[in-house]
Amino acid sequence: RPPDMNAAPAEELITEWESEQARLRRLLVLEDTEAWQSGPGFSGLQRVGGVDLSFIKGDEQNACAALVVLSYPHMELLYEDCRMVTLTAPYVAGFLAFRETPFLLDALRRLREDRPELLPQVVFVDGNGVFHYREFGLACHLGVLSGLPCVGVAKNLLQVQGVQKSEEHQSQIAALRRGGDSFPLTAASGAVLGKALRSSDKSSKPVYVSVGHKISLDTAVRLTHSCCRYRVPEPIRQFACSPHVGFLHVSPESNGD
DNA sequence: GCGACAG
DNA sequence: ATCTTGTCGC
Repeated sequence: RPPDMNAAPAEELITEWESEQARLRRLLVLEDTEAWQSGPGFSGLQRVGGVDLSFIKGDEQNACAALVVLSYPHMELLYEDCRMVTLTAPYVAGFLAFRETPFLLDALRRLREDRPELLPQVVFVDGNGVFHYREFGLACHLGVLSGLPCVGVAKNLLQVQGVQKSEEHQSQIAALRRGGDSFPLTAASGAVLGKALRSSDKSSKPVYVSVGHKISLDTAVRLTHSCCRYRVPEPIRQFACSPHVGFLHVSPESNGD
């Protein structure tokens, strides 16, 4: 019998995942820890990484796990690892890490073994960091388990902890005039969980940046802006690594918002 | 019934 | 996540 993708995930699994998030959460570092992170030009930063999983059609199980390393600041491809994987965990909002992290860690482990000199000094992650239901999203999870500084960049606003897509929010977006402009995403508690960033002059739709691990929010936002040629930072821009398309690079997304 | 729901 | 086409503007 094929697995029922519509079935509610087992309550006990969710409980286990929540406690695992709480356990790892204590190991999180929310400040700058690296020398290159201070100073306006990120001098000393030479390699930025990006990770992503891409799927095809309606196949929930099989995906391509991609890890790229680009030079900084030129964004030239230094390393690419794109591999077909079979996912086991279901997608549950708030628990993305349990579905994707094992394969991303695997790619990082191969890089560490094969080309340790190419290890990225920071990793961009497709998804949120502390801007999350329990302040421990995919970028935090990957950061803690890999030990690498990580930045979470989400393309859609997660409406959590009182952050809403309200009129106020929309007008704050409208007030972002140039690439690099941003405004804070403030929880009901008063904590700033992330920032909405206009990542380039050309795209009016912001990206949502939050701390993953070993980087401060302000540094994460500055760095994200400095890695954007288009809306999405270069290290996590869509790479064509599905079996359908092959290993060709994808053209910039058309920004029709 | 309707809206939300990272990827 | 992925599907799919055009359309508008510079």
